[in-house]
Amino acid sequence: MKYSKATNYALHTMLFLAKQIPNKPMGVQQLAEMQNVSPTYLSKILTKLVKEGMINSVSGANGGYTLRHDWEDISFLDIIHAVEGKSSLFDCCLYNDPKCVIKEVMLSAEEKLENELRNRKISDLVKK
Amino acid sequence: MKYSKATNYALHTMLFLAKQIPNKPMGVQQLAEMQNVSPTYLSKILTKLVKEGMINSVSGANGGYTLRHDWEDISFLDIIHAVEGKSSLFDCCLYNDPKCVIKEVMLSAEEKLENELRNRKISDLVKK
DNA sequence: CTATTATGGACATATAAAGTCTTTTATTGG
DNA sequence: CCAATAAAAGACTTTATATGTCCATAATAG
Repeated sequence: MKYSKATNYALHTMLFLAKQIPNKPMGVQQLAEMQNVSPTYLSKILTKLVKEGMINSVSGANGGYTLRHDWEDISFLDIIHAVEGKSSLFDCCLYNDPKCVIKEVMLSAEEKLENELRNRKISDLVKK
Repeated sequence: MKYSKATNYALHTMLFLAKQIPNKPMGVQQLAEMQNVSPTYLSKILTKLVKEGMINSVSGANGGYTLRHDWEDISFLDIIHAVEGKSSLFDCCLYNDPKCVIKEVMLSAEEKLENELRNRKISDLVKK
């Protein structure tokens, strides 16, 4: 079990955008170069972020991506959910027993993970 | 990101063995039937558990698998590590920056997950 | 209008998980 | 010792998912 590279790229992109203080859009070309990834692939990931309302996009010359207005509220969990989806990390295989005691433990652990990720904001990493 | 089915099978197998109170070995055949998985595949997973010292195996007639003597100490984390390996859930892509602030956050979240999984034992689920 | 930039869909490739088959090794009961 | 039983090991196939490419389309600024 590993976080995908896509999540990695998404998180770093969000941090780049957050450090780029004013509302000047950054193009995918530039963002891709900084992360050493192909622009077309990164573009697909960023489109997910747009659809989930994490960032805004502007087509055309001097276009690119900007963070949404209330970006300071965006948590790590928000970004990860936008890229990886929101389904649980564990499903019981035994006829999908809804009362599986193992599943209960696994979900409680996942909750701890999510709580931490929910409390950490991209904006916390940008304060100078 | 999902836990593998292998982890699922491993956890359920450990619970089956724990409920089978005496030291009578259970064969992979029986364990596989109960979980509706092929015996050869399950066998590979159980071999990992043997190598990591979670369970003991006995070949030959009336052989099979038993929990190790101090099985009451075995945590969910132990089992998951035996099956999925111990490497971290997140690696920074940017030239593997060791001081990546994003990585720090991700690792702290992973720690919360692991703490919970370390505190939960298979034996807790078996107390009648 | 044209250059620029994001979006979308259809592919292609790579990697990992899931599962099978066969042989070998170990152990027990007779 | 022998035969039946059961785990271990290796090579292999299949399936699923992540990663990545290519090209056409849509939107926008100048």
